[in-house]
Amino acid sequence: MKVLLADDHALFRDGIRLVLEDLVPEGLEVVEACDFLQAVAAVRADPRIEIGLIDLHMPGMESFAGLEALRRAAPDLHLVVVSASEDPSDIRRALDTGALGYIGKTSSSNAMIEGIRTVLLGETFVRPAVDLPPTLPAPADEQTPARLTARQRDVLGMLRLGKSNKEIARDLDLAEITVKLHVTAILRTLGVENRTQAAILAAKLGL
Amino acid sequence: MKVLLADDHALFRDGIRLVLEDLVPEGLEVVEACDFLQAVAAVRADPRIEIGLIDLHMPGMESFAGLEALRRAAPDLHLVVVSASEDPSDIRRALDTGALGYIGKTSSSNAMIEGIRTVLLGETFVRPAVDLPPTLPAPADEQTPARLTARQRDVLGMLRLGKSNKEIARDLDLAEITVKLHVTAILRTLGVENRTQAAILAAKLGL
DNA sequence: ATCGTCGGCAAGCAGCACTTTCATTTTCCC
DNA sequence: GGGAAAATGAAAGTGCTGCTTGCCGACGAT
Repeated sequence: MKVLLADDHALFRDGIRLVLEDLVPEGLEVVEACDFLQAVAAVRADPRIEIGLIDLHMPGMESFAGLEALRRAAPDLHLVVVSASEDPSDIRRALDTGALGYIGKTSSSNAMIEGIRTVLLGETFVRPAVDLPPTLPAPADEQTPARLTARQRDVLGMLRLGKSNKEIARDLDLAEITVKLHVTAILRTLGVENRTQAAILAAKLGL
Repeated sequence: MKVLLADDHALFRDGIRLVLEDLVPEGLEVVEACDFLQAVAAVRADPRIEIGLIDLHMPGMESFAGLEALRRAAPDLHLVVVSASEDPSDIRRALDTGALGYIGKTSSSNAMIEGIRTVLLGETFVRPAVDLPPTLPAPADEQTPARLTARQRDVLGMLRLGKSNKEIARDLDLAEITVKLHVTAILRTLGVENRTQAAILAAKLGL
């Protein structure tokens, strides 16, 4: 079994190499890469690499673009993301980008090995086993969710200031019930769980 | 040699334990902890622990407060920070907080072993070897409202991610009631009306 | 020993947030 | 004209938020 291990942290790579050598009985070969460019070069140079354990956050390329590049360079590679992030949206996005597996770094070594085996069987493996948001649609506009209506944007503009539904209703001359409905639609569109997350996201995206 | 290894990433701990067992000839004993509280408990339970390899960013306690707590719990412990961050100001601050060593995770295993040996001799060891800013004066916290307690800052750090009280309680291992009380205190201290405003303010202030 | 601060837990309650369902009206496009 | 989307409103229900009050223990300073 030929494994690509891609992580910019040499300490982590050294450690995981030893873990793999410890837990994989035989026939193991580990190829290392410290960034996405090296990882892509490695899989191009050696198509026998069966599985990639890829950190999400490495220098030189944005995480999901790097994943995409890997997938394109080696369509048959079993991609497993190994990441410090356990954010369900990261997990969702990694799977949508083509990863067959996602292993949070708080997982145990045995979980990782189990994940490798599962993924090599062609099945999906995710740790932590969280409820994932639905598959994100292809983003029409990466900065602004295109599907917010004009009125929703009005409401979001006030929500991001931390105003309550009642205050928003008064300021926009609406019934509070209507504001609630807009907020529900906004949360769904933005893929967040509550107004606080929506406010933070809106601030980030400059909405 | 008894080593405390504190990192919330089990994969990293497993790997580094194997690295240590591989490179330290004999007499090695490794104690693991997944967060600062466990780390403090470990050094209290076993004063023979000579050196701690401590990740900066672990859940449950702010990084430097956690370092401070460790230093107070075990004044003779040789503290070595092992962190993904290679930011000179983090390095500076760790040293100012009492760490004798700082090892970035991109360092090699051999560099880490060298660091351990250096620190056990009482000398400072820093990788990457960067120019450090001068020692920071006692924190004036011009950006941070001075009256937030350490625990309130923990809670605020999670609240600003849009987490619910229940989630915060679970993540910090508290009763939800306790989280509510912290949130109430936070809102009063920050002079805001609701958690959304607090989250926005915290993001702005980089809390 | 006392006091102040901090952290933790609990109960109770009012009000808010969010979801779901139903409905109507308006506007725009085919 | 018909259909779809958007805007608006109502109601019911569940769960969350925030506040108030009370209690306890630990720790450090006086």
